[in-house]
Amino acid sequence: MSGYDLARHFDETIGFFWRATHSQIYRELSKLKERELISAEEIQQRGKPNRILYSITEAGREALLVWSRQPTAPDPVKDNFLVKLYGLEHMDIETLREHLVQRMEGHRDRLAKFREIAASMEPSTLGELGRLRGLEIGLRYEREWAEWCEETLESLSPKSLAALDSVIDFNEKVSGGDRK
Amino acid sequence: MSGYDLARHFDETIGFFWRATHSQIYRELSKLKERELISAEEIQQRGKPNRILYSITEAGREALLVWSRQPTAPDPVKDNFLVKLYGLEHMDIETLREHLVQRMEGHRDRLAKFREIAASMEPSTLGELGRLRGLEIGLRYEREWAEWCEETLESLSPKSLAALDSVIDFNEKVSGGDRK
DNA sequence: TGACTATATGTGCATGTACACATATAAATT
DNA sequence: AATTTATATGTGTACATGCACATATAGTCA
Repeated sequence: MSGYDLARHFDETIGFFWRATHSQIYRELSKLKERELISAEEIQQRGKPNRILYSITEAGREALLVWSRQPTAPDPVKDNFLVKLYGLEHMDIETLREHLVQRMEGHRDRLAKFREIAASMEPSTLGELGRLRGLEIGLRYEREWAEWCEETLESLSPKSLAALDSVIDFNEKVSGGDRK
Repeated sequence: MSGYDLARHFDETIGFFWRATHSQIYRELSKLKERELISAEEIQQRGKPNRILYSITEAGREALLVWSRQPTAPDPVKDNFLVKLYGLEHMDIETLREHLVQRMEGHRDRLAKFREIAASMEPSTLGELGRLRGLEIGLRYEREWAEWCEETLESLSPKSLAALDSVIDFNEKVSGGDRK
């Protein structure tokens, strides 16, 4: 593939679990070329810049196999929204509720999309099997987040909040202060 | 808190959804101090370097509230392991299976820990409620990953792989080549 | 005794990542 | 006619992040 192809590929297929901008991709391709893990072939074009088609080399294939044997640490979560929840007593609850609704909708949309794709897959090769497994964790991820948003909205509803022991805190939050 | 306290705090409580090294924390505290969002108070100590205790200022509290009103994009997933699955036909399946087992155990351990903590929580304030909601998504996260690992191990078992249409591919993978 | 851990602060430096800028042309849209 | 989109490559630069290094002392463990 060319750098341009790769950039589009990130947007389309593997975007759920990995992405990169074109500036990153071109620089990375240069490095891989220098290490001779990939080879390049320039393809003449009219009207547009020439494409540079990269292919994996034997050394590249070997490096890939070696890499596949390295243990992989789980991707650490790093989420602003959870930080907001952690300091919930200092946040603007009304706005947070709105954000929760938006987030829930986003997760539901992606869940529906993933379900549709998964339903159309019938793996008959190792590669297809792996791709389906990747889709499966994406599906679980979106499903759980969507459900969690719904539950959290419920537990941040005025009714639920009023049921808390310390209602003073809550009343100050809704009536008071400088909302945008 | 002091920078040191904060670093430990990251390890202990909010580590699931946010972490930072001490080098990052000290630099960030300096910046916040300069913007007068926090104030500092040096506390004399013997035998150890003096602690610098930081407190939030009025301006800091306001900035926090403003921040809480900014929409938060969901944390993008970025996972090596899923990249390996995506190119499963080029990976070392045996090793991948071993990694899956280890990963599953890690997720199960954390799930058990989170369940224990969640069971001991009975939120009576907004803050406690938020913390419980954070724990809840952590719990879901670990549960789904653990289950997914189990499913994936099952679908990568020799028996399941043999049932694939293209068995040639698989046989080459198990018998052949330069395993470490 | 020597190594490690805990306490407590900080800097130097490399890497990863992304936004903005730069260049060039054809096609599609407003 | 003017603007935007698609194609295709790259650089400049800022920010976040983390590892390693630096300093200083007291206590614990092998």
